[in-house]
Amino acid sequence: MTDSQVQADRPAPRAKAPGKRERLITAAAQVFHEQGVEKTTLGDIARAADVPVGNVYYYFKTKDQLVEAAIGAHAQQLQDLTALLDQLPTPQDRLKALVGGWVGQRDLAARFGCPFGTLASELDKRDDGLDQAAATVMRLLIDWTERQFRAMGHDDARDLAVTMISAYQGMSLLTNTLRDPDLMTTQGARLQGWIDSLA
Amino acid sequence: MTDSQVQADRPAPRAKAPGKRERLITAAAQVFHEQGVEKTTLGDIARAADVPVGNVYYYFKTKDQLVEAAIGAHAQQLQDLTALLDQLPTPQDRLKALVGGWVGQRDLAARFGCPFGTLASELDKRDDGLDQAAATVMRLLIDWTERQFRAMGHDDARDLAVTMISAYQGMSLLTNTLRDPDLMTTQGARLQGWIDSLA
DNA sequence: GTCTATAGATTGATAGAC
DNA sequence: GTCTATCAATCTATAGAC
Repeated sequence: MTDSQVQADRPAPRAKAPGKRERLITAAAQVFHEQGVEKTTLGDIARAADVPVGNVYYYFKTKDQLVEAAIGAHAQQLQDLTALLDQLPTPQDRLKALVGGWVGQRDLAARFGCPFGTLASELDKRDDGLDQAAATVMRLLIDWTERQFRAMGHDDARDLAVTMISAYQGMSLLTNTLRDPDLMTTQGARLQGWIDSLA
Repeated sequence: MTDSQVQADRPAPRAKAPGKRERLITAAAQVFHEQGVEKTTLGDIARAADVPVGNVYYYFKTKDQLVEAAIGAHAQQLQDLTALLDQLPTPQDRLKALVGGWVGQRDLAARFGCPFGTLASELDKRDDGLDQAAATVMRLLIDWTERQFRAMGHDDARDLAVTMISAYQGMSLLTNTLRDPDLMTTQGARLQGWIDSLA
């Protein structure tokens, strides 16, 4: 992040650009969450990333590629989170910590909903194939949750995982629609109690 | 629907129009569900309702008014449904029938998600005040559900109602994202079992 | 009341100077 | 590599003929 010529992995930037591409991706993910993909213009993203409008196309040839990059950012964030949670001793600790994290973001959820759920929901109404990329990330979350329930000795771990992620997506949507962060707190506590009852 | 000069209630149509306004509202609600509000043009709605584009503005001065009318249609549909369910003998019968209806629409949910949940989610990312209209309709559904749990003797009827509607919204979103109608069946059965356990 | 034509404003994307 | 200027397409909304 300090010197130049870092990150030789990503496709576009040949030599320089001090993280401009990363700035654009972060800005895109944030603005997509706040305004929705369809309502967001490239100008909005450029402004949020402090990059001139026309320069965006040097890094991303289309708007769809920016959406794809935002999905990738969500995937990375999810990987980081689960890696952190995996350090906790028991599966139920990990699951309850996950729920606790969601509750901690209740104010953001009340304003804009779940950052990934609202994105997945919107992408499903588009003709491009990006909805499948979103589905892959959602599956990653369900898979991790399933492993926890499996470790707790449940044969129906998959169904339990789907139930839990469904509960999260649903309470995020209601929290957002009703603009009530407390709803997230109450339902989160209920969810944690449910996890305890399965331990 | 056969003769003219029907329906003297709605604001716009002075004398004629054989349900053109109603056709536009129905078409709007459907296309909004399939494509999302932001991606839908007035041309799309006009085509679906078999009405010339420019004529739309005789009935609705802005696109927002069409969105508002679509919300109203959802509210009406909800009123009709709950009125029907209220004829069932016990509260748990009514709640389980509601869930059964959701499961029956699993193919539609897999394609486009919950007709009202996706709309509410999208409206929350707009600056107009239509998100509050959506919140009102969502509250109507929660209120009705709460009354059922209350009739079953539960003091925490409100929380239970929020849990149940959350579960529905969440499983609709996952069914849609993963394109898997069976998910709705499995989770619906789980939800019905949960209702039984509370009876 | 119904419809065509078009205005007026945005937006995604490109060309080309620096 | 960076940025300005602009094209071409699209969309909401209006004016006005019928």
